[in-house]
This record gives sequence, C-alpha cells and structure tokens, in this order.
Amino acid sequence: MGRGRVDLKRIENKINRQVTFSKRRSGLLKKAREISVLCDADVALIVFSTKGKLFDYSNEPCMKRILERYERYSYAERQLAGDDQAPNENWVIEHEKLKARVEVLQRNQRNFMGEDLDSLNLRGLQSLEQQLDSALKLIRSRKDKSLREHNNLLSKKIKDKEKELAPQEQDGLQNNMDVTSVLVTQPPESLTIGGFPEAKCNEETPTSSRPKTILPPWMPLPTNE
Amino acid sequence: MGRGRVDLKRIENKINRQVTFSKRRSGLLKKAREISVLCDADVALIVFSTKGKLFDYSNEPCMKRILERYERYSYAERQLAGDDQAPNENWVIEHEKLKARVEVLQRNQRNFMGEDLDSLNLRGLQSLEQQLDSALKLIRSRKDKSLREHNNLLSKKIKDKEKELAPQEQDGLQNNMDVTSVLVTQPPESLTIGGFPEAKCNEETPTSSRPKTILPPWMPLPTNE
DNA sequence: AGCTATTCATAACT
DNA sequence: TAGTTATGAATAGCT
Repeated sequence: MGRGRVDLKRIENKINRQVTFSKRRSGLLKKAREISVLCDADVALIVFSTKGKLFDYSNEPCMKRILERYERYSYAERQLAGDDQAPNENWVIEHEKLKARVEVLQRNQRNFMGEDLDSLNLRGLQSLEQQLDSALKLIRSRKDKSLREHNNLLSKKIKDKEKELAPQEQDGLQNNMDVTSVLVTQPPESLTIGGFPEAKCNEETPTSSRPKTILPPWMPLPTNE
Repeated sequence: MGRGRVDLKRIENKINRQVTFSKRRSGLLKKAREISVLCDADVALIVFSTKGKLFDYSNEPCMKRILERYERYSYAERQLAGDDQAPNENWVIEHEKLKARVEVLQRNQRNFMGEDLDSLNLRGLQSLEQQLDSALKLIRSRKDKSLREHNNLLSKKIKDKEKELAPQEQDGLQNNMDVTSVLVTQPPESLTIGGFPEAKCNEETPTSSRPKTILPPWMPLPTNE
C-alpha cells in the first residue's frame, strides 16, 4: 500500500516507525472491530508499542473475559494433547468451549442489564456505556419506525372506514384520528408509552415477525402500569 | 474492498459469514504480524469464531507472556479455575442444553447491542429500550463513582507529594495536577456520544501512563490499598 | 479454492 | 501531529 512496496522488516528510522505504527495500529483496530461485528466473532487485540504504550480492543465489554476464555480453551486443548484421548472425547473440548461461552455470555448479559458491575473496571464501564448508548439509539430509531408503520396502518384502516361510512356519518373517524395523532407525536426518546393500546398493538403489529419465539428472558416487562 | 460496499453489521447469511470470517481472519493475522515486525511492537491477537474455534497470534514466543504483561497493566488477577469433572454420560443431553442456552444468550446479546432488531416486535423494542435505558443509568452512575474514587485517590497522592516536595520544588506537582484535572473534568457522558459503527477512539485510548506515574487512568482499583 | 472489480489502507510527502 | 495522494493490498461477489 502507499507509494512503493514495503519489505517485512523492522523500520529503522525512528520517526517513520512511529508514524507507521500509529497508522497501522488504527487500521488493525478497525479491522478487528469489523471482523467481530461482521462475522459475530469474539476478538481480543493487545498491542504494545516499542515504548511500552498499551493499546487494545475487545468486542466484549471486558477484555478479561476473552482472555479467560482463551485460557480455558488452551487448557482444554492441552488436556487433549496430553491424554491422547479417543476421538469421541472431542466432546470434552467441545463442551469446555461451550461452557466457557455460556459463562461469558451470561456475565455479559448481566452487565448489559446493569447488574454485576463490580466485575468491570473503569475501562470496561466506559466501553459498556458506549455500547449501550449506541444500541439504545438504534433501538429507538427502530421503535420509531415501527410506530410510524403501525400508525400508517391505522390511518389506512381509518380511510377504509371513512369510505365505508362516508355516506352516513363521520364521528368514528374523528375519534380514531385522535388516537393516531397521539402515536405520531410520540417522541422516540420517551420511555413510557402511556395509554398505548397495547393489546391492539400486539395483534396488529405491521411488520410483525413476531410470535415465533417466546419473549426473551431478559425482558422483565415493567409491571403493568 | 471487494465488489460493492459493506455495511458494518453482522452478515446474516451463514455461508457468507463463514467465508468472510476466514478471509478477514487471515488478513487480520497478517496485519498483526506486519505491525509487530515493522514497528517492533508486541502484539497478541485472539479470535474466536462464532462456533467457538480459536485463532490466535502473538509475536512473542509465548502468548502467555503478552497476556501476563497485559495483566500487569491491567488491574486484576485472573484465577485459573481448576475444574476437573468426572466424565458423565449425560453429556450429550447436557451439551444440547448448553447449545440451546448459547443460542438464546447470543440472540439476547445481539439485541442488547442493537443488532438483529427485526426479531423483535414493538413491545419487545419498548421493553428492550427501557431495559437498556435503566441499565445505562446504573452504569453511568457507577462509572461516575469510579471516576470520583480514582480522582480522590489521585488527589490524596498529590497532597502527599506536595508535602514531600513543598520545601524543595514544585515541578512534579504541577505535572501531576494536569493529569488530575483531566480526570476531574471528564464528564461521564462525554465518552459515548457518537455514531455507532465509527465508535471513534474509545477502544484505542492509549494507556499513556508509564510505570513512573501513579496509576493508569483506566485503573480504578488501587493495587496498594 | 481461485478470479477480478472495487474499495481500502497506507507510505511518502506536505 | 494532521491532511493529501499515488499505489499496492485486501477482499466481496462469483465461479
């Protein structure tokens, strides 16, 4: 890349080395981030500069977890290599991997719900905060979209009704329009949707990809208001 | 790269994800190798595929060394949980249960990170939003507390230094005061405002403080309590 | 696994 | 340290 090729050997010029380090480091971190997101992989990257400065990345809120997982994995591998076990015993490793994964995921989930924060250091907290913050933005915009769609659906129904009833009366129409406008003006940030016609919503969710799965367990629905 | 743009989001197609993972993994490992050689840096890279397969690189003869070095930089000690368990025959069942658990947890985690929202209906979105919102509040207040504690610690140390140095000079003091004020003025929310995919620089924050200084900024726990 | 068409990363330069 | 640009690399979509 850049102008001219580079042979794979230590850059002797100190300044150049520093500049290259800085650029390549950010590129490397970016790619680590990308593969973790694109391919749903868990990544831990640690880089020490010549001077001993530390840079790192991990997609989990806490680097420690990936390192632990790594330890467990190597441990399991060592077990296998040492014992030279039957092919069937691959299950042992498989099982260890899964258990490690579950542990990590469970802890993450607790953290995502704001629990068990003692297990995180300051950097972990910051990283977690950032992740939740951006997730929240995505979720809110999605919710907003969902509300809009639902609203459009309602409007459509109202128009249909209007056509049906036009020759006769218009009261029902006006009533429904009120409900609709409430939905429209619902700001995406609002936390509580008071007076929202929930039952109806569930039955009529517009783009519903719904009831195939049970409600995830992390969803302790706020007690019915 | 390649034909067409890619948005930074989990590749849903399983085959594509696998292929991309394989390609990008080798690219990532290559770049890790390159930076370590070109710039004389110590690098450790750990990647777990979705399926739990491990890939890693480190330029030191032993990954463990770098991880230990990282640990030294990091605040906590990791305990190697010795888990010897008797071989069981229920393993197949156990294994299936685990796999199911992992699947659920993974889906939840993706949702918590704002991904895969199509699988949620309006109610789910609202609930998730509330969940994250309250979690975020908890996390921020915890982070705030952590910062405060760390800051207090620093202030204390500075006062000690001040007593030590007062009769002689004040240079060191001034220096440390700078560091402190940075921490003090760090608003708890300032770190997280920004787009999602870019997630600019938080994860590459250099842990700039070298051994001579008191505590690295990301190290909330005083090692010497 | 290979093969391009493209987009990306970055070495040199400012 | 940061921005610009010419080039070589990486890789997405196909086969």
